[in-house]
Amino acid sequence: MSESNLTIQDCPYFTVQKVLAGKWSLLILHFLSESTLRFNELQRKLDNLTHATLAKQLKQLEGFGLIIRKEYPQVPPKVEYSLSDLGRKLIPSLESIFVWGDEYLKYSVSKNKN
Amino acid sequence: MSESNLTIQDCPYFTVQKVLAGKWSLLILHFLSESTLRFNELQRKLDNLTHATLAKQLKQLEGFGLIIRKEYPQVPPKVEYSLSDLGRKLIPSLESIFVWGDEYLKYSVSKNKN
DNA sequence: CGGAATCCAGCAGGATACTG
DNA sequence: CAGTATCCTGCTGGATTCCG
Repeated sequence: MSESNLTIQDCPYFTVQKVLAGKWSLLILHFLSESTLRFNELQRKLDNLTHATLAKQLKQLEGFGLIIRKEYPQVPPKVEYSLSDLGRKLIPSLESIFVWGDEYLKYSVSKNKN
Repeated sequence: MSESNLTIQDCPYFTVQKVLAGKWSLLILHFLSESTLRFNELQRKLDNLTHATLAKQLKQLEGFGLIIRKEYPQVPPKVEYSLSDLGRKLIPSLESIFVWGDEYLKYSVSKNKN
């Protein structure tokens, strides 16, 4: 009930923060934008990450509708992750933010500030 | 010491996540992109936010070098926040993400999924 | 191989109260 | 007006272990 109380939480700015808040979300989306990946392939690219954590992050992103989980019914199991249409639409903007991140890193270095 | 162990944490993807992780960062950056604002003005735009929380978020962003805090030595105090050059460079990318956020919200509604 | 179930620790965000 | 100082709480990420 009470659908009527539209708050700041419903605005796109906040929504984006919510959807991309996961510590590894950006990284995962980036890797999946390059190619569809199996669970373990993804994990290898995110080396410090335990599979439990990765699984949670993937579930989150899947829940938000950004990625698609495709399971092949076979033994041993094979699961592939890829971007949904929604996720794919996000990529160009993300890439442009990453370019900024690159500049930011250089700036930080030049400021001698970790 | 040991500057040599470059990890995934040093890549732009992860850096962006770190810098923008704050729950209100995106919102704050957006509002400041429209105009320089005083502390209270900003707080009014983020209605559910206590001043303590806002202060912390602002300190974060200032620490990352995204915003600039200008204090006018007078009574009562007056402090203005604005984007730094670094912060301003980020805005176009952010705006394009927000457009996506808008689409995302519509999509969510159409899926009847909050 | 991919994942679910627990458990745990850290920390970020928020509430409240005090300061110059 | 614009903060700090505490304190508290919930969540999120991570470690570990078990399952199909």
